[in-house]
Amino acid sequence: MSFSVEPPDSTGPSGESRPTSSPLDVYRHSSAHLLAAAVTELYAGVQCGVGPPTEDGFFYDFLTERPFTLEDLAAIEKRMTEIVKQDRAIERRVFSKEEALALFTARGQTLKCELIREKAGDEVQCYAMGDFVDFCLGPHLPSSGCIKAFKLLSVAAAYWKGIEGNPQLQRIYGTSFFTSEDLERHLKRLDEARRRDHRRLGRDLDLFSISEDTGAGLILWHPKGAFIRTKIEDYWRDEHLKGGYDLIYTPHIAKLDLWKTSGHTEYYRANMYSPIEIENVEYQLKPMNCPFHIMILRSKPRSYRDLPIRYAELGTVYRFERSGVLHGLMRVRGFTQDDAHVFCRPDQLESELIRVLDFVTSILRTFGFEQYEIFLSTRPDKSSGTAEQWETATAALKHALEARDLRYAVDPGEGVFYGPKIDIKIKDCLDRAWQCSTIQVDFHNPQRFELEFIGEDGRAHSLVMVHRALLGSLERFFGVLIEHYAGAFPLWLAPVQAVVIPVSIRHAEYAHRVAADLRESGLRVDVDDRNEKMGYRIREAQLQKVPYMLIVGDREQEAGSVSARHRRRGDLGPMNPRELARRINHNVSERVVQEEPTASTGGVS
RNA sequence: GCCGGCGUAGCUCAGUGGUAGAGCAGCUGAUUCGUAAUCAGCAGGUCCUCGGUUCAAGUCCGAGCGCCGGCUCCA
Repeated sequence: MSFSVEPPDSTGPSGESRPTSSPLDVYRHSSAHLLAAAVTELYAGVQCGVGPPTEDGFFYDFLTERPFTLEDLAAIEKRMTEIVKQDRAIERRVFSKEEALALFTARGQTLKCELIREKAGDEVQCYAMGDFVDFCLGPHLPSSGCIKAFKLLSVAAAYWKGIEGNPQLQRIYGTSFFTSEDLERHLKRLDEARRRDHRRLGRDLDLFSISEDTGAGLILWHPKGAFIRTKIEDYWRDEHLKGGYDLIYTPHIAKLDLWKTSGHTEYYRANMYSPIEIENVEYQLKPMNCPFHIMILRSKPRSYRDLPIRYAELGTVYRFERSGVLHGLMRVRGFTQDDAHVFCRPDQLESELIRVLDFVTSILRTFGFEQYEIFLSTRPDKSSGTAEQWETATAALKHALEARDLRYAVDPGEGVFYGPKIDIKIKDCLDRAWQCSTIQVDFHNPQRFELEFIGEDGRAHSLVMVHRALLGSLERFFGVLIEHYAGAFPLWLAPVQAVVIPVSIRHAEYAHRVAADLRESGLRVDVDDRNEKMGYRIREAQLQKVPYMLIVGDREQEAGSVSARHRRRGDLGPMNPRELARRINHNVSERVVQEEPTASTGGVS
């Protein structure tokens, strides 16, 4: 198993301080300058903000009178091409602070002046590309002519310095590569991402929907989506029972007082729905499951012999999310966490964390995810507990990561209010990272709820709890799965594993007989005997990403066989239905993710 | 929430203040077909909602709701 980690870009959009180490970063940084040069030449009075390289390209922020349109983007791109042709030298220049301020003031670049005042020392380093000059640490390419392949992609608003409340600038996103082949490949990848968009596939494959009448961010799981979810949940439950967890269920609301005790009303209120009053008592729709699990633990005294206790629940929570952040299944207002809480003695903490890490990687691998980005998030500003507790908790997480030789990056101040956490972002087949798994150490809640166990010495001791979700939320995880597989789910998850297609109406009876036999062997099989041409029905099954199409006509009826067509491998030729069922069943029980390479081996995926 | 864009049939989209349109999907019929779309007919509309301007609003204006791209925030 390999792990790759890229450090989080904690410098943010004021990214002039972002280290531009890699050659491609430098190339893209110069591309951003090229963009800014073109914009300032085309539009008088435009102010420049910042323009760093990013993981996939670059952007530059501008303060403008009116927003840029797509036509503007085309014009800017044209001017950029001209500047590249001119092959302007990119020259490093050093000014005194006074000179620099005078220069940028004269050009009406007050945002740059602000940055210079904040960031520059006595000497102000700038880079010029023709008449365009930018306050910048560099380094840069020698000349604009070095930029061979670039494209502007989109325009959107961004807060000045990334601070909400600051004026919004117009951010132009673009990308550039050393060669036009690389650029083409990247643009193809963007196309591929659009093709895999879970929102489109969710509708086309009839997996889920979101209705304006129901409410934004609230998911309606259609039968096929619900089926896949059930398969995921069944697997999840089996693994948790094997893994030493106890399964529990808890309510969706609880008295507001419970959330006061847990600290949620104090630290998490912005994400909570308003309380509901019932018989003069306020109740709160749950944003998290932990207090309920705590109540179960607290329902009777616990001995050191009982620990660790691991409670797991597919718990549905509701969080208020601002309207602009909602996004298909990825960011919703009601979601089901595959949540669990491990209650243990302090001396058990590290081994429990290691156990969770092993568990999460084994579960994720089943779904075909073997590449991760791992982050250790430390104490945020708004948090509860003592410095020692945070240190102990953070160290425990760190030791667990090191024990398993997992590379990670520290994400400062990104922990939860009650403790630090490990976030695991899974990488999909397009190399995109998705935040799913989270592992959190919590001293705060045990203290708040006075969680104790009776030790060997007969006295009460405080315990520690670990919050963890492996898939994160079933909604988001499903969205990631849809995009990862482009809707072509592996056999163990596919709602329909095979469609029997009779060549003509006189083969319909045989088709239904074959389907019935296959269902008898445990397969999920439909018959498409509609009055349409075979090609039409094959096309439809292909578009629905059904793994197998089983064509039956005179030849098959005669021989008692089917002609199998695989969604990816195409025509596999005649097969014995029982043999096919045996292979599919084997594939399902092994939860095979990768399709086997060739038809000739008789492989089935 | 903020900035920008968008909202017309189930889906993708035309529609320039004056009679609401196409393709696909759906339904009906014909066709009985060998590995990604057979042909014909029919039906389908609160032009997102509310308010305003106008003789007249899908079209112009305002507010709200939702969606899209970002920012910010996050499982």
